[in-house]
Amino acid sequence: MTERFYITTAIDYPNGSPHMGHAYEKTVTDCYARWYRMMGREVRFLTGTDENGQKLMEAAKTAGAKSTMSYVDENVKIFRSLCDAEGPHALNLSNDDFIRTTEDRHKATCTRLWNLLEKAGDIHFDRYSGDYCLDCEAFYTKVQAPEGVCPNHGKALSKKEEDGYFFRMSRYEGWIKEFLRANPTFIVPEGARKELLSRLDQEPLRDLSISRPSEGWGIPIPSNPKYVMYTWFDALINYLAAVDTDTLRFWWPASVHVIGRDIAWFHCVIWPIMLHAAGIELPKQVYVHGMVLGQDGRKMSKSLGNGVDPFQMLEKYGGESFRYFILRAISSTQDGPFVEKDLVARHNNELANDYGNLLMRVVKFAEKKLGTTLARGEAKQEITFQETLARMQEHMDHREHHRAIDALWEKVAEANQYINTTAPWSIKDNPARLHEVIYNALHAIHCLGNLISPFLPITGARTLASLGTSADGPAGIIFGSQVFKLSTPEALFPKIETAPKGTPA
RNA sequence: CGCGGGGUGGAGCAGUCUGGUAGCUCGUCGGGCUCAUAACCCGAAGGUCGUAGGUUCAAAUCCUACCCCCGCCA
Repeated sequence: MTERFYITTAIDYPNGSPHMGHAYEKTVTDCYARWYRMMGREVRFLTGTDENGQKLMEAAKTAGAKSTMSYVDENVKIFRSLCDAEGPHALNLSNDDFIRTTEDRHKATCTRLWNLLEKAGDIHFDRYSGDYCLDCEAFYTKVQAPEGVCPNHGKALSKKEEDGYFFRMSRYEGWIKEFLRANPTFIVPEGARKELLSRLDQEPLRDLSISRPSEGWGIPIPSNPKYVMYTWFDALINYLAAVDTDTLRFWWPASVHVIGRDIAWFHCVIWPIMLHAAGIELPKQVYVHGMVLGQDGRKMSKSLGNGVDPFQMLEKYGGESFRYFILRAISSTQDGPFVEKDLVARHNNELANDYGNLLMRVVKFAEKKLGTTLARGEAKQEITFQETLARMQEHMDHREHHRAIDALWEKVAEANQYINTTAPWSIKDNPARLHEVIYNALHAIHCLGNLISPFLPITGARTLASLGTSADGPAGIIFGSQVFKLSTPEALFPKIETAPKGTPA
């Protein structure tokens, strides 16, 4: 039996159009899903939308929508288009499922989990009084807001008393600390883990408000429909809900939740406690990726005006170059800026010159000198990929996809070097050697096409298509089994003209 | 205030855990090749590794203090 791999993105809040962070996280998650699929694992990849927030009601009203549902439906279409669409200007995600938290399946699992927690004695009804921010609809502690001012809005907090349901998280403080210490790879990278542990040591875990008075939008509390579940509470449950049927249950527990730093606390502390309290298996890992920053190196924000629209980038440069930039130029565990001119530079230098041109120079030359069909014959192997594959695997296992691509690019360089060194155009009287060199070069490209596929699926497919071979993953690196049936490719990455200085783009 | 991350040739980064000739990409300069998307390959110039101390035979790497930048619970 192959080991299953269930990977998820965070679910997105559809109160607008997807932004760069959404595109980034989905692309990152996709490359892992595709990688492990290629390596022979059974993979399930889930993404979706978080639709129960009361703020969505307001957003719908502000937008003048007919109803909250119709407003959400419209926005979700845009989010889906980022995932479902295929083609040169799409992200080409390979998600197996897309969950919406307004779906019945999600509500059913939320209800089930609520009841389990209630039965365990971890949910109680209480009156709460504290400092409240009207804009956030949230209470703040003295630690979070020592000045009595909302850390998000900068406005004075007001005293507020409210009835509601509470999750008795405090009971599990000792357990979660022990769990996180005993499982050093539960949170990657190390920095994120340290930050959470230090926060756990700093302030005691308090019980959490997990309900809101119902205004007709949200998931009703089973025993008291005057209240609905607090959004963050139900949102986490989507990962379980998506496989919470008799035919899919075997997928749980999830292998990796891919998330951003901003929601690490929810995923690394609250979510494990919820599951543990309910007696459900925990996910294996939470991978906290970095944030995509504006090109000034600061967090993208409306007020700074340094935001970049992913759809616009996709339209302009295509999905493959976009994926390449995002996966290679931004370190997998650190924040990194999205710099458009760097994307163009990498497209031209690395994709067009290094990779695309490699394919072109070899295929055209081979067709000209040796015809379109080539079998191994007597050729001996001169470029090997075993070590590269092993290194890539290690990097991927450590959630360092950018290093995996680096390792692959060393082979792109080696292949170019190989051709310069062997100089097949100058081999005049030795047809066996000529054949050997070309066969080696083609095989190297075949390996590259395979190994690049998880990151650049269309490029991988087009590479193999022009070789007349098919994707065979790690098996493809075995030398000699391929028979190449060549066809001249279109340029994989036409150069992007950079505007001469002084000319507007 | 506190916590976390960062400060390395012109630009962007790796190396720091496990001290020991400072590495990569882009850019610049010179050479080679001509198969290829004017692409590819080789070589060179260019760095007091934020500052000041300390440990050590030896520090970008360990210790101390300080300065600057970024982020911090939807």
